Amino acid sequence: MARKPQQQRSKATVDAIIEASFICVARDGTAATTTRHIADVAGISVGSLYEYFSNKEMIFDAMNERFVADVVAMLQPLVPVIARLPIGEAVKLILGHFEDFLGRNDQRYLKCARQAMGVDIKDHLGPITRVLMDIVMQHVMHHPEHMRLRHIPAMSYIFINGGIFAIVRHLSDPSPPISYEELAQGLADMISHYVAQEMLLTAPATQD
Amino acid sequence: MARKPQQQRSKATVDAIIEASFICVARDGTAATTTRHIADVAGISVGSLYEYFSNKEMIFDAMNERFVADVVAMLQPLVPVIARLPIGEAVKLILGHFEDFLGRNDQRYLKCARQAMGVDIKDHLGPITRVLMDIVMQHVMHHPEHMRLRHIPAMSYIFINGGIFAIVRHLSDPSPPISYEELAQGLADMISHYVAQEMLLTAPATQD
Amino acid sequence: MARKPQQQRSKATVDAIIEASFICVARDGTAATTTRHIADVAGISVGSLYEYFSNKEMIFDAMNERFVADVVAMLQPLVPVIARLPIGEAVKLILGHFEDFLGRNDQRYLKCARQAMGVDIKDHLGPITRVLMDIVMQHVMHHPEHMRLRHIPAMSYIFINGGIFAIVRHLSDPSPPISYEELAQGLADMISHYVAQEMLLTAPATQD
Amino acid sequence: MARKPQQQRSKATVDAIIEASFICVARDGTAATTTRHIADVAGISVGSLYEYFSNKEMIFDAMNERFVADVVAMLQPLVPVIARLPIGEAVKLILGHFEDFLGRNDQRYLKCARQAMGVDIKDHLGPITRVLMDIVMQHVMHHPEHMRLRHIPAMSYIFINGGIFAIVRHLSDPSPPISYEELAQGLADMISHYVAQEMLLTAPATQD
DNA sequence: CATGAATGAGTATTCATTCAT
DNA sequence: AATGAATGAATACTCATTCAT
Repeated sequence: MARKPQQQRSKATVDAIIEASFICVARDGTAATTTRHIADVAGISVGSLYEYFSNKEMIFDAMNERFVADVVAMLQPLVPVIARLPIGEAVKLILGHFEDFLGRNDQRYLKCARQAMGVDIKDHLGPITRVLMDIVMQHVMHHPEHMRLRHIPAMSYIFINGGIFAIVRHLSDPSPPISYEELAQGLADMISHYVAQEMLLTAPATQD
Repeated sequence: MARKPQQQRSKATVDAIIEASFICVARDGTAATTTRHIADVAGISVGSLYEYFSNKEMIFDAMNERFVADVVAMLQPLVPVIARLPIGEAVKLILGHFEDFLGRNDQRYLKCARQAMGVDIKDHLGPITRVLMDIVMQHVMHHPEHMRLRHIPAMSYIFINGGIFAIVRHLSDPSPPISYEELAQGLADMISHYVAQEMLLTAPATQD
Repeated sequence: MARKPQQQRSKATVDAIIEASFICVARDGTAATTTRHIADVAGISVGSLYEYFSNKEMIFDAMNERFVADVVAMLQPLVPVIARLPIGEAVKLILGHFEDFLGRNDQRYLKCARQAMGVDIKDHLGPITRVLMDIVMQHVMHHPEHMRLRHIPAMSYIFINGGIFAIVRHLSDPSPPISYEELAQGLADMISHYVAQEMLLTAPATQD
Repeated sequence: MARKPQQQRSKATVDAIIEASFICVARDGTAATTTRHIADVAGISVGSLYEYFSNKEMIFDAMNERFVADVVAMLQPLVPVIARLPIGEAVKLILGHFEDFLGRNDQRYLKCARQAMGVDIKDHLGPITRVLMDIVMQHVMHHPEHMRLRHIPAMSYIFINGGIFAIVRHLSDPSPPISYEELAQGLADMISHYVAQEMLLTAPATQD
């Protein structure tokens, strides 16, 4: 079963299946997405589905892999830029890119992210979390004074997870109580105020 | 068909069904929970299930309602206490209660919360968000100097949503990168540093 | 799944399913018999099938059990009679009953026996073999002079297995080269000649 | 579509397919053997399979044909030898060769024989039965005194069919109640005793 | 009110067969 | 001739829902 594609045509079919999977999951959710739906949307037969994926689970896995890869591909090139920005600006830049990214293709990624959130909280978001952690590290390295900050791992954990969820929830909300702009500014303020305060508290007593 | 329970026995049966629903969802997840499972665990027949709930969806709705009511019932009595605490203490107090609450009955609430997260991000968490907003308001009212804080709605939104998700994710993670204690302290620091910094920035120019 | 019938109606349904299974297997063979066929013939829905049998295999098992029980029920009452007959007569009596039995219900049992033969040669025929072995033993006990016979286990094995197959093959053959009467007489002769010869060879040397 | 092989390469491919068919059927049984399996084992593509055989059934038919031909090829050269042996020796010689033959290639032939037994009792075993009948005839011709035997067709039918099945069942049984040696000796005794007794009963009254 | 037997549309998956390359 | 991708009907099995008792 599920053999590796050996021809160009095969590769295209695999892509069509993953694409269809995105569309179906975005439209109906994971639970209501059937192999027949995917096959129909992909414009192929059910049988062909199983030429390339040994079962439905594998299709979703491939989709999640693609999702994660796309997020990473979006973030990766930003790393050097972000690392050099003031922290508030860095946050807003990332958030701007996220808004754009999650809105693509009729919010396909946003809807899939929501599906992934409830189930395998860790597994699928893992690589993304790693890139974000990397961004944090790079940023600290470009701002040596921040090395003084305490609890960087905990604060990163909170900020990354909390931030992602706040964004996803906000973008999913048809009538959010605040604007995305306010959300972005709020997150930027939250982190930059925190840093500022930490710097203050941990400042060497050279004042007197 | 589904009628409102009007007798004691009915009420007890409805409770048994909701209880069974909690148990099944915590054990197998929403997708794998069948009406038969619920009926078996509740100790009644499938037929009786439909005497009280017109369909499966309604059972889950009732369960979520109960979940939300329980969270609110847990938080409500804390409001006056929290309102009077310094903000960092307030956060840690709430987090302590959440940890206990989500761990009850073999993490029943935690597991259900995860199920609810991906699907109906808004609908079910709504009332909880409202109580938390209320806590924020009460706190501000007991700390009038905080009225000076800008963007309270945005910051509350971020903190409440981000905080809830960070907690749920952390408690669901079998090997979290930080301890719950660190998470709680981090969230407390995050908010209190933010407030401190805001107070600083918005301080009236009494310096000269 | 597959719960035990608790009402009269249930018992009747279980019987209908086994009956339908016999009909389908006799008509199409095991491999071509589908759960839908069985359900249709039984006059019930597929769903009901699985109320009583956890899977297709279980239906076939029940059918085989019934088959074996029916053969045993046919043979059992004959045991005391057979045990007292001369061996040739005993064989012919059994063969007569087998012919009748296998021909019942449009050769239902014959066709099922053929299916069982290729697959689980041992498992399903086991109990039948045991009854036949018992008949042999009873016969010997009523004919003490036969205790002198050597190799009774081997000869029983050969005769029982060979005999059953010869019968099944013959009855399944639309144009057999010999008549059933000849087959029966042949088997009777085969065994009685063997016994006679053995008695001769093992006779105490009273000749001189 | 299916054409007769007309070239060497074709012949080799056909052989490879039949060989693969044997391997698959012996390993998984007829029901679980798929065209893909056969093609894989044969080292060709499914498409090529249909170049040589119009459908799966034809492959199995060819396999059975080959099986029968192999049995016949095994028996044929023995005929002149067997015809000259005393009947008991003849039987044991044949049984010895059968044991060896059915055990070849990890019991390939034995397993296929079992598959064939339940389904097409007549069709495939026919030619084999004919050779065995021929052996009987040749034997009688070399032992003219046996012409006196009555019911030769019936007895041959019984002995051949019963014997084959007894052998197949015995060799398929992981823990048979008697040894193959005992089985062979038993069959030899059965027939030679029968013959001896018949000779006795039909002896011309030369006593006086 | 309670029961649990019955339903049947729906689901994932398989596999013999075809056909464009 | 050979390939292997594509097909889609068919299969075993599930489960929310109904209804006769």
